[in-house]
Amino acid sequence: MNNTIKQILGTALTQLGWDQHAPVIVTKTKNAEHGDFTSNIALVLSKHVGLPPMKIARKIHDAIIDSEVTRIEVAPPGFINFYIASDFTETIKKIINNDSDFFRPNIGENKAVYLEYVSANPTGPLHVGHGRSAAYGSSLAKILSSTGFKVHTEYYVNDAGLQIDVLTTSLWLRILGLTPPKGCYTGDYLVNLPTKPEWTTAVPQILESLLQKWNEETATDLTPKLIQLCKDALGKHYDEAKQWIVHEITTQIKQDLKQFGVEYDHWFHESSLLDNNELEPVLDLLSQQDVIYEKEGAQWFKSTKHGDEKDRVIKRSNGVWTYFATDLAYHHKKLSNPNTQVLDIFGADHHGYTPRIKSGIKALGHDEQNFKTILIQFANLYRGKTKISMSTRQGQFVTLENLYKEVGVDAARYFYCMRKSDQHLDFDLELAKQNNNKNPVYYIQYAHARIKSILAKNGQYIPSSKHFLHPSDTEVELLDALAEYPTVLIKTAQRSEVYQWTQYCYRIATHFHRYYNNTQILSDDSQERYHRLLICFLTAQCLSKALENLGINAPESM
RNA sequence: GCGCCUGUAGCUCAACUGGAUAGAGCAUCGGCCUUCUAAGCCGAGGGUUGUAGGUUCGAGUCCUACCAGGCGCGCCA
Repeated sequence: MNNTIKQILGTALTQLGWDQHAPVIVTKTKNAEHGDFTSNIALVLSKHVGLPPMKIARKIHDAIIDSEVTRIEVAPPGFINFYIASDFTETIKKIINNDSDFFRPNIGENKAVYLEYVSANPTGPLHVGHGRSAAYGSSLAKILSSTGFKVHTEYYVNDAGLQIDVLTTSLWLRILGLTPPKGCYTGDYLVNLPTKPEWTTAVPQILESLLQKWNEETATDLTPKLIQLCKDALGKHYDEAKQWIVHEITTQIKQDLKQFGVEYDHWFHESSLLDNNELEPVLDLLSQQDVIYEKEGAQWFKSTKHGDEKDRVIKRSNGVWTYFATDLAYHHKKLSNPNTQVLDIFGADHHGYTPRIKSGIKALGHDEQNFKTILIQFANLYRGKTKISMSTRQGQFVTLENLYKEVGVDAARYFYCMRKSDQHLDFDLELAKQNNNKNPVYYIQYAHARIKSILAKNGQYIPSSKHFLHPSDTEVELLDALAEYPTVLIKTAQRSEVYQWTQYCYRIATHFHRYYNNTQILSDDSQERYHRLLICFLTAQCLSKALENLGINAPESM
């Protein structure tokens, strides 16, 4: 319809000789008093043509040969408003037939999207901070799939690097019955694990003095010594213990996410890149581009060449690859197919990392258009008015598992997604648990349950567009909202803004509750009853599909 | 200190990316159940969009400065 109006305007402008100045923009109005569609073209042309906007608008108005449009009005300061007679029968048929143009509009055209999200280090259980990425990422995956993208989801497991050594060392200290010092992983989750007896070594003498020293000075550079001590003590069992604890924690994370409605196509291990020697070729490639140099025994990448604020080490002076090196190889691998879009969802604290990886991708010759990062701001957890601290260091954080067990998966997922991802989010545990109108999740689910209850009460109802009569005002509003389904879904997908979809779900629910209170669905008049049952049916269809895109249940009863 | 993000009703957030009278929910106050789920609906009050300039037909949205808050600035990941 939008394009039809553009064409109508276009021909009018050609006739007036004003078609060269600016592109015609037609938008949906927010206010019904302004018609259904509006164009600001007269305002834009004003300067070029040298006439006041209202005059231009009237000339355009007069030049339009009216066809599908029922009414055209000119409104100050110079808008041209179009009124369209709404016809819902097409929409109704599409919803009844579960039409894919309506519920799964294909804008992706099967383009591959690699979506990486959460990817928390396997050094402890997921906490509430990870929940937002999990809920957001998995919802986005569903939304992108619903719009014709071929989505491939991955969790990047950081199972190489220093932190894993710290983790292994922390485990070892726990096995010895000691409390790991700060800087190590001090959480209780490392206590009483079913470890192997051979990992219980004798406590080395220097260990105690080392720990003592640690508590006195606040030095952090004692970590390598501690790790070395652990390696020496465990000997050949060190790697075994390391792999075991990573596997143990990863398994736990996997289970947590699964219960939270999050599953991945692939769990990609950082260590596999090292095992398969995939880093040297990347370094060679970069060297050929002349963006690698040696300084103080380390290999540096000139990331400043493509916008980073300083150059980065890619291989340390001790010969060990940095995290950046493996991550770059990982992205290189994903981007090897030029028709693939790579999407990374980062915690907002990683925003400084983006220029670095972008720079690397450019240097490797990839199209930067194919790579995009989405930043997720932190969620502040509240219990009523009280803010709950989630400091990971002290190991006193609220785990994701505790959260969804307390408030439920549906409420948790909705709350995590209800705000713009790059905005801070206040997550109120008390509110998420409440079963009333304060809680948007229940409000939406209640609308669906109400419909199901009515349909059940009526007995069998087979929907048909033939049941549709002339709609009332509240019905028109509701149907307008339902008809928006594909448009809103496309917008949500294009902008990767999941919160738009949560708002859409809420909007459908609002219109339905209003309608329900205003209208007796199960009327004695059978024609009227079928018409109203049809509208209920359509609403339930849209609601359940919409909630599915967020991984939230549409309950039959509540 | 430098860089990125944010500042909108008492609170939490929108505003379709520069459009018309800045909108929702919560909280507050007032109405609606002998009828399909009141976990609902209807109504009222509440604003100098952090401050000061600028850009133009038109600014919450763009540019500059300042104020306030968050995050980042390792041969960590």
